[in-house]
Amino acid sequence: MDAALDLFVEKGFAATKIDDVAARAGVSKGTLYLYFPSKEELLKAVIRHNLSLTIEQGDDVVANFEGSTAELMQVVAGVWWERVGETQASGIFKLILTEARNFPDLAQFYDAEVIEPGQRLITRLLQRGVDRGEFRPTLHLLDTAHSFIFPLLMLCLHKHSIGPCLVHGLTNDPRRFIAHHIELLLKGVTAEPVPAPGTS
Amino acid sequence: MDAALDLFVEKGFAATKIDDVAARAGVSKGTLYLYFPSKEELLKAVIRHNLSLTIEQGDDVVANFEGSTAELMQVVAGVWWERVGETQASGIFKLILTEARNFPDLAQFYDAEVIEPGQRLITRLLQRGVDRGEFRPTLHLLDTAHSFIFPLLMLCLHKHSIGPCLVHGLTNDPRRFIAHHIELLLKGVTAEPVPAPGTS
Amino acid sequence: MDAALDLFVEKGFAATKIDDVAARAGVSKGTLYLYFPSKEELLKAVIRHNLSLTIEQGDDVVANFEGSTAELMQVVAGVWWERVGETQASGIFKLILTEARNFPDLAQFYDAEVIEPGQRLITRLLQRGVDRGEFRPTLHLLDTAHSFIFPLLMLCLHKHSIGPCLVHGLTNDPRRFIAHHIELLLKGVTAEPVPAPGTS
Amino acid sequence: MDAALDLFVEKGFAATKIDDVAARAGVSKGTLYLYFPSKEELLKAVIRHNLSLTIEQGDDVVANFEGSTAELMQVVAGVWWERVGETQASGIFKLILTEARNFPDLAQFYDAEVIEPGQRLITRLLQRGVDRGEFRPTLHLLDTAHSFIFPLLMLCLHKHSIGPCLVHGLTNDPRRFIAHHIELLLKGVTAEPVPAPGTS
DNA sequence: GATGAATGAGAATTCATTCAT
DNA sequence: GATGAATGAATTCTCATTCAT
Repeated sequence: MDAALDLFVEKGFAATKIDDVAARAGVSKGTLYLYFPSKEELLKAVIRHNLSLTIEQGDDVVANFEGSTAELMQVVAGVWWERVGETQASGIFKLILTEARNFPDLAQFYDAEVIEPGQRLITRLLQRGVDRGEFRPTLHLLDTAHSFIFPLLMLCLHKHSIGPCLVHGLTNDPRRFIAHHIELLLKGVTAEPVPAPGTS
Repeated sequence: MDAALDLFVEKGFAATKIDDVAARAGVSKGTLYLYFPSKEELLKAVIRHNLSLTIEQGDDVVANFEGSTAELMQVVAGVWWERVGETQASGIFKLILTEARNFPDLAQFYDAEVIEPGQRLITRLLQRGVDRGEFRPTLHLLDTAHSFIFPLLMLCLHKHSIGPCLVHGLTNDPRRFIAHHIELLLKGVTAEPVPAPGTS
Repeated sequence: MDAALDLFVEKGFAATKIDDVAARAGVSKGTLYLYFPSKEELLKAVIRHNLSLTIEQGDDVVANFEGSTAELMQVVAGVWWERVGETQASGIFKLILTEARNFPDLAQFYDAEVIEPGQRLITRLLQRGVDRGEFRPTLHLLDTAHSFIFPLLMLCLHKHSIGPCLVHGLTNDPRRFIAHHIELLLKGVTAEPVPAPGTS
Repeated sequence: MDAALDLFVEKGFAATKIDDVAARAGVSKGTLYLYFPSKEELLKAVIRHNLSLTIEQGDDVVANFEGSTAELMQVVAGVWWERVGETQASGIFKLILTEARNFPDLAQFYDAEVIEPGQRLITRLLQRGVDRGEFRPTLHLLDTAHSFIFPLLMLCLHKHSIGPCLVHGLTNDPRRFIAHHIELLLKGVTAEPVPAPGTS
């Protein structure tokens, strides 16, 4: 399944040959069919497997955190990047994106198992900030959640598509970008409102 | 080429059959080969065609703008969404993302023709804001540019992948999300710095 | 379809390779798939084609016959052998027999299109004989029909199975056998009752 | 071997999977290869086994029979149907018929072990009838034998091919058909020559 | 210029056979 | 003896590409 994930992510489902998956996995084509009844089922298994891994991350980090919500968001993003973004599993996002329309049930599954829980996690985080008076109460929670998440996902997508093709990646330091992105969202871009002592 | 774009975006390059492109275009398969020597060349033509369209947007909007940079960013994003995000051309991002690793020269081309100019445009915008004292001078320009752009791209990607498969899309109003996203980056999330009368 | 019939009859459906059919037909494999969507559909087309040919024989011969029913039966059998038994179409019986259980709808089709009409034809013939006082009225019409028909079918089956494998076929002269078989059924085996009152 | 016989008869040799044979026999695939070196050898073993069973029937019944030859033929047919036609062994005829051309040595074997002895048996029976003045001396012995045997074989073939696919079989009572068939051959179809001196 | 029938290389899938346990 | 996981050759089916009309 690791071999399949790699190749599906790199080449796309249709362009990946079963022989290549088998070869990379170090088994014969026949063996693959011993465990997965078809190429399509292999895809589904790969996705199910990787999503279940992905999902388990998250909630425990949040539960007992003590510090400010700003710190918490940095921590959550950092942990996610470490456990997902930097691993092979980061490819799953490209795979889903690529194959969603060809296998709509995958999209359903991904929505239920990743998008929904993910949105809920971030939304709760934001709510925590609002409740504690750290964040503006006028925030649109869902939109804000997307502003947080989307760039992180783009990092994963980029890593598995254009990234490897370019000599100088678009960001030479993803961790720095993530920290900066979150800080940016928290503080905003605009210059300090003049004489006010300081905010962050 | 419109037919090809649609299908390439929907199914991916490998999973798209020349017959289907021909059928959707209302011509025969032979006719397609009259104009494009191979499926791969068709792909490249489709991408070149749509990128050249994409790129022309932009710089003219910026050049003579008079208002605040915050306003300018809202305008740029709005125009871009209107001319790219809402049109068929929005699919090109998914296509590039999907096929970049299979056709590395496409990635090069896209980098040179879209990424670089795009980054330059936004970077200049941000610099304008800094120069005019509107934005913090401590901003990392490139990272900030990415924070602005990535969610817009995700909107396009989503629209052509998981979006059509879900009953309730992740955002029912992309324009509102875009406005909110840019406002968010500008103002930041954090609560008003105490008694200060207003910030925005 | 002739090529397919030959090979299906000779080797059986499962043991026949599409490549071989194509080669014998003098076209490429691809061309075959241009006209028949799958091997199974090719089988069905072959059978439908040959059955429609088979069925058209028959009734016209019977309609306006003037002579004795005994003569008529000889004529019917002779014509059938000439038009079916001696042609390539004779193989269809082996094919049906072989594949009926794998493709039950074929069996249905064959029953409706061949068995039923065939039985009706022969039954009517026998009835004609009874009506004209030529045949015993105590005959079981359907059983008798089968006694007539079965050996002719066996001739076809044999011709396409064991026949070609034996140096001396089981019958060196099918026409003579058919004539003899029908005469036998008509007259019976038992010695002339000469002066004796009755035998049965 | 029973499992193999069943499946070979039902599906044909090529369409039968070794896995299925093993599964039905309740052993593993490997075990099958412990006893039969290849699928083909399994086929041959199945056929040899069942033919040897088939052949042993017969001669002893005939040897010491005392009654009329007409009665004897009914007895022979009845016993054969009971011991072969009604058992699983009846499938062997379909199997031979189906596979003869793919395995010509099977055909040879079958000819030597079944056809020849069978023909000889019936021929001797008919000769007995002629010798005893029961049957016409003008009979063509071999043709007549075939007229006797073929319909019985067709019954077996039908039972394992089209029969199971039809709701109303072609004959709801095989024993009655057999009795009728033999009676028919003995007496003939034609009406009693009443008092008339002769008919032939 | 346009067509669509024909091609055949290539990919997914099957299944008889092997062999380490 | 028995097993069943592993194999890969063989087979069905697909589809980009060609070319005569």
